[in-house]
Amino acid sequence: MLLCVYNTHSKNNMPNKLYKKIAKSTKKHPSKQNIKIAVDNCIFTVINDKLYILLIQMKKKPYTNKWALPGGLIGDKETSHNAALRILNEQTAVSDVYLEQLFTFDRPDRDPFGRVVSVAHFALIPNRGINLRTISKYADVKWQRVSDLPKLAYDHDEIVKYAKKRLAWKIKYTNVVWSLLPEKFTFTELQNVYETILGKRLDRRNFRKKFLALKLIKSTGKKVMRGVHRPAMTYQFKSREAKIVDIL
Amino acid sequence: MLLCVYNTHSKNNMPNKLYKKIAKSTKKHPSKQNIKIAVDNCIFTVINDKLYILLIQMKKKPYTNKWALPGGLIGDKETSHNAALRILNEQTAVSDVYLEQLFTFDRPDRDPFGRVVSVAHFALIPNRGINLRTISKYADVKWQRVSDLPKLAYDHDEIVKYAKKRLAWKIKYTNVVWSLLPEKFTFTELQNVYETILGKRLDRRNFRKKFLALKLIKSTGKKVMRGVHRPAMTYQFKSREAKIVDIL
DNA sequence: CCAAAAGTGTTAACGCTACACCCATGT
DNA sequence: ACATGGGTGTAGCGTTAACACTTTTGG
Repeated sequence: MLLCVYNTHSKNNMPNKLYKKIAKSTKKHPSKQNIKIAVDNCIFTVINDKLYILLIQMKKKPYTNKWALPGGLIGDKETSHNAALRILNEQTAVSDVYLEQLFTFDRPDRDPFGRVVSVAHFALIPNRGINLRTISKYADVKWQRVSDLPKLAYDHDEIVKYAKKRLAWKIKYTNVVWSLLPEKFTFTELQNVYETILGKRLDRRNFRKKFLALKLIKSTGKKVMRGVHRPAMTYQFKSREAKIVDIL
Repeated sequence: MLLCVYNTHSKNNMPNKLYKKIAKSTKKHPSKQNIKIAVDNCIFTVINDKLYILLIQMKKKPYTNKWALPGGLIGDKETSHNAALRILNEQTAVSDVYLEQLFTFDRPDRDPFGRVVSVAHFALIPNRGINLRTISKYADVKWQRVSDLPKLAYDHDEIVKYAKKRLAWKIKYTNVVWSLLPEKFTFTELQNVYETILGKRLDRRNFRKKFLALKLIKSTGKKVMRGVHRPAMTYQFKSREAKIVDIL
C-alpha cells in the first residue's frame, strides 16, 4: 500500500496555466528582497527499537565533512511540501511516509552562504529495508541514532531539537506511530517505539490496555518468534490515516 | 495540524500523479530562485467578551476594498518574528503582545502578484485602549468579530481558520490567556474568554476550581462593580510568561 | 530445567462532572 | 423586594497507576 500524506495547506490545485501567469507578473512585487527559501527534512525512523534520523555529509566549505539534515532550495513552482518529498526521495526512495511542516527557521545568519530561510519538515518512515543512496551533492548518507548526535551544520541542531519535541507530542496525542512501524508488529515493538521516543519506561499491562481501547489496531491472528521465548501475536493498524487521539 | 491522507491504490490518486509531475519538473536544484518571502499576522483580541481579529482594507487590485490580514515582505536582515512585530506595530502600537509563528503558507498561486511564501504569525493582545491606525498602504483598519468574518483576500481565510484552531489549542493547554486579558480581571471575564474561544459554556464552579488549582493567578484584594449586582473580586496573573499547563 | 519475553486483572487514588442555594448590590 | 450576576461544596463516576504470577518457547 502506497501512501502519501499531504497537509491541507499544500492543496493540489496548481494548474500550469497559473504558473505561466505568475511567471509573467513576477515583476509586480517591487521589493529588492534578496532571500532564498529552502526546505530541510528531519526524517525519523526506528531500527531495532532505536530512534534514528537521516543525516547527510556535506562537501562544500565551510562545512566539509560535517553532518547535516538533507535539504535544498524550493523550486519556483513547487510547494515546500513537494520540495520536502522530492528531497526525501533523493535519499530514501520511500513512498510510505508521514510528512508535515515543522517550523520555519529564519535567523539571518543561519547560512554562511547568504540569507536562506528554511521551512523545516518532519518525516516519519517505517524501516522496511530502505536503501539509502548518496547523491553527488553529498559525501555520504546515514541513519544516526538520535541519542548520539554529532554537532550538525547550520542551525540543524536546533531543528532536530524542535523535531524531537514535536515527535514526542505527536506520538502522545495522535496515531502517527503507524508511520514508524512495519505493517505487522508485536505489542512489545509498539511499546518500544513509545519508550524510545518518550524516553521512559511504561507499564506493559497498562500500555496494552490503553492502546487496545483506542481500537486503532487489530490482531493479524499470526504469531511470530522474536527470540528464545514464547511467540508474540502480531498486530496491524486498521487504517493508516492521521487522527488526533489522546494516547498516553 | 489538518491532514489529508491519500491511498494511491484508490482511483483518485491525485497526489501520486502530481508528485511524479513535480519530481520530474524540478529534478535539478533550482539555481536561480524567484520567490519572495513575507509575513502575515493574525492578531486576536477580546473586546466586551467577544473575540476579534485585526483586518486591513486593501487598496491595490485585484483586491481593492477587500479585507485581509496585515502583512508585508521580510527585510533582508530581519527575522520573520521581527517583521511580524514591525507590522503589528504599524497598526496597533502595542507592546504587550504574545507572538508566535503559526505556519508557512506557500501555495504557488496564493498571491496573484507573484510567488510569495508567507510565514503566518499569530498574535494575542489585550484590549487596553488600543488605537488602531491606518497606514497609507491600506484603505482602512478595523477589529472584526471572528464569528462574522467576510471573505478575505489571498488565502487569508485559510490562515485565519488555522489560527483559530491554534488559539483554541493554546488556550486549553498553555497559560497564554494572560495575553488577551487586561492586567486585572474578574473570574467571569476570564471564563468568558474561554467560552468564546472554545465555543461552549463551562460550569462556573468547576472552571474556578480548576483554574485556581493551576496557581497561575492571584487575587488583587480589590473588588469591582460590573453592573447592578454583587461586586466581583479581581485577579491578576502571577507571572506573564509562556508555560505549558493542561487547563481544560 | 532454565532463561527470557508474552500475556493477563484487580484495587486504590485521583480527577472530572454534575448539580443548587445564598450573597451583595442598585433601583 | 427584586433582578442580576458573584460565590461556594459534595457525591458519584470514570480513568489512571501500581503491582506479580503464569505461559510458551529453545537450548
